[in-house]
Amino acid sequence: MTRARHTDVRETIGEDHPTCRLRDILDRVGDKWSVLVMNLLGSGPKRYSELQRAIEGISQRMLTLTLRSLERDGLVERTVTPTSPPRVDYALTPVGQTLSAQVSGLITWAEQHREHVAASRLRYDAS
Amino acid sequence: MTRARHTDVRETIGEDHPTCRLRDILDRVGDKWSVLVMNLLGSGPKRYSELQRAIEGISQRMLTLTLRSLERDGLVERTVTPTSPPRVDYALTPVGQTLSAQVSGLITWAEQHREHVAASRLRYDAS
DNA sequence: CGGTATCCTGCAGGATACTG
DNA sequence: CAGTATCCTGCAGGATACCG
Repeated sequence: MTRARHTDVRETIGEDHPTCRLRDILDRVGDKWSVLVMNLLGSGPKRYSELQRAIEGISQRMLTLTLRSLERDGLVERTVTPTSPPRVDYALTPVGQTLSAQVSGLITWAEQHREHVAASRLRYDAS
Repeated sequence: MTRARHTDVRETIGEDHPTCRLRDILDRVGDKWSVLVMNLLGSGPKRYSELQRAIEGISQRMLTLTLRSLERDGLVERTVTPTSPPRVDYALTPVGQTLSAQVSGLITWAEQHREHVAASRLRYDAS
């Protein structure tokens, strides 16, 4: 065993080894819209236009890019119903749901602590 | 009540109201280094140079910026020991620890699913 | 050791226009 | 309706040099 047994995150944390596992996932969570999209899909499948309206501020370009990227990672499933006009639905995959659960925890945290954070910022900025 | 009772995240999700709560926090988690730093501090206080070495790839500028920002948000506490050479320690605040716990969940998820994600990407890219 | 201060660049992501 | 194709810009963040 050459070190790094079990889930030894702390020491391989930011290295850009070919196998750097963290960056990949963190970038996914880190980008501007993925978390928002996943959270929305957490309450059930949505059409493209529903997402677009719900998120409000996202460009068509970024919504598509985000969805494609989530699909590529196997987190979201895209279903096309070739009617006219076409209808496209997006839903979390089972794996996507497990990530969505984590994300949900994050959002809950944000809700619960935003007052504290805001206050802390004011204090900090006053000095 | 004009709508939006309790923690009604789903509908106010991306709006840039003056009070948009989510973006603030997500940006914090979303930036390139915060999550990494917080996770490191999750295993106990660290000196500046320890963090720098542990993260490997982070620039001095970004480490300082990240730490200042976490401090501003009341998530990390900075302790200066004015010896010579100076010694500066960083530790999670109690609130910081609660966020660190969420982050930790995210990282665990990443560890557990990176194979699946990698495989999914290969499949997707092959078409 | 633990930072600032500058300068510089890539690219995330917005705006806009067109399409099956 | 659900996208693609382009063009364009701000700023996150790297590199480098200097300091108490």
